[in-house]
Amino acid sequence: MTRRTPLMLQIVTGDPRPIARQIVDGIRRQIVAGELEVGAALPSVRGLAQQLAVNPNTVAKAYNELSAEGWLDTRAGLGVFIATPRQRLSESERARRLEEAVQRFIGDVIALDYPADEVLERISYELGKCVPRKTA
Amino acid sequence: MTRRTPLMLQIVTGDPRPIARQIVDGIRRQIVAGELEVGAALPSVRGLAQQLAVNPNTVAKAYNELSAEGWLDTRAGLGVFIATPRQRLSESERARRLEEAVQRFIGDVIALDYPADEVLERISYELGKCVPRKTA
Amino acid sequence: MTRRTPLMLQIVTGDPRPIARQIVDGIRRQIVAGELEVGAALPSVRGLAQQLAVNPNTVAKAYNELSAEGWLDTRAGLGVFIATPRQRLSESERARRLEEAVQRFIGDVIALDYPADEVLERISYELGKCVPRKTA
Amino acid sequence: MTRRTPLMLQIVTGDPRPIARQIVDGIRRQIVAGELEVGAALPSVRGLAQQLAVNPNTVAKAYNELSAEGWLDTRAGLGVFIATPRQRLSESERARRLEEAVQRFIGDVIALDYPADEVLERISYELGKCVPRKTA
DNA sequence: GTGGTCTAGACCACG
DNA sequence: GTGGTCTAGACCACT
Repeated sequence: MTRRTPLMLQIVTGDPRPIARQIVDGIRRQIVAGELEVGAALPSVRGLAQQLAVNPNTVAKAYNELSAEGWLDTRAGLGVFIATPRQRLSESERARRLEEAVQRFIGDVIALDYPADEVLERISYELGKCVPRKTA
Repeated sequence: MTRRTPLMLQIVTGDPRPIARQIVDGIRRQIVAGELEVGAALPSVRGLAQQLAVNPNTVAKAYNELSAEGWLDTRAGLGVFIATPRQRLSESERARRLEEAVQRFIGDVIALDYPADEVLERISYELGKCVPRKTA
Repeated sequence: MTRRTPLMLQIVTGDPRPIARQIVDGIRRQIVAGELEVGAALPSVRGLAQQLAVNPNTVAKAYNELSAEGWLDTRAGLGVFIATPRQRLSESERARRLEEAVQRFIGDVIALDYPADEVLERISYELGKCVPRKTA
Repeated sequence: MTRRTPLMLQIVTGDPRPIARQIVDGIRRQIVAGELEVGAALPSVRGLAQQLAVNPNTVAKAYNELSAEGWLDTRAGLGVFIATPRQRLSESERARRLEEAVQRFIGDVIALDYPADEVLERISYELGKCVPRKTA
């Protein structure tokens, strides 16, 4: 039987990220961190919507995005499940996206004038929390 | 007397950042890197708009944002100048922005499944290019 | 200046595919067939919605999917453009998807009891219409 | 007397097709391939449901669909049997379905950028496995 | 009950 | 004007 994981997630209204993005990021992180087991059932669209006090469409959008990216399997009439991990993107696409993220990050952070060590330490810490496993 | 720095900047249409953001980031980066000297005059709004082939409103918006953050001084009738360096943001605001940028970066990069060292190395390299000073 | 390609597309109500999917397929096909040039602007979300007599959200969804797949570049405030082609998926993911499509197709077609040659000829013809270019 | 064919079938949870569809496809495929003889009895609805560990309603739905299409005969009180072969669909219906399947397949596959030969070879191979006869 | 799709209409950021 | 996001509520298919 598949446990309906209660799913720890919270929407921060002050966060500049749109709600659907917060849900996507939150779930993806938990999957990567191994806090959600492969095959486990997530809360239903309507259920999570109620829990987070947002519109079901917003949750559906987040679930759809995660499915499109291969993180979730969604089966009409049954529910949404953690998919078996796989490398979906080509090497060039991964490199392109890393570059884009780095450029954006530098742009955001450079103005703050933090010492490089401090920034690196923060990133390193967060990365450490999330990447215990190797390539799928 | 004020040199009219020609200002090396280029707008990349493929870049996902809005144009104003590209201008802001670009100028800020050059100030931080010391490529733009304190007191130097920037091109006029209309001038830069023409040079970059973008809407003058867009350039004005970028200049305004940089002025609001304390990077530029706008002197009516004279033009726009690089402001004297000082602490441009409150401590809490800086911390908040760093945190925001880190979270976003992690969210973007976590899905790519790169080894942490590689990510850190990229960040470190880019940071090194831009932050020769310790603190402002 | 970027031409606003009028975009030949029609929604078939009898088609079992959802509307957004029809739009996605139609545009993707035209891009692959080279009927839409890289960099060309597509009709605006609202414009195409009116042309096809569907809800703007539906068009937006289609455009979003195509952007997520890397076929389109969408720039807020400017419009939607044909992106430069690139291979976004990993080799294994491509193989997986081909397999899935083949299985589904066989399942659909096997019951119809057409001679294999006839089926192959149809596929071949349609494929020929769409694949004049090589890998990006 | 009617042999109770044990019916080799397996439901794949990862398969994007709904369960009823998988059953329909599987049985149809075996009939077409001649693995199920005309007149042979199929497992009862409840029996197959138990064997596959799915809801009996799902099996009943599949059997009904196959009966409606003329592949099975349901004889009250006796069970379900492979029907005698005849033209199960009108000519126009067959053509319509082929067209539909082709369009969907092309839509799925076109984005993967495989050389036409490779796609045709895959289809041809799978078709060969299932269509030993010329016409029914 | 589950997810998927579509419509309608509001509000925001960007140019 | 452009696209992006969210809400609200209806209808459908699947189990």
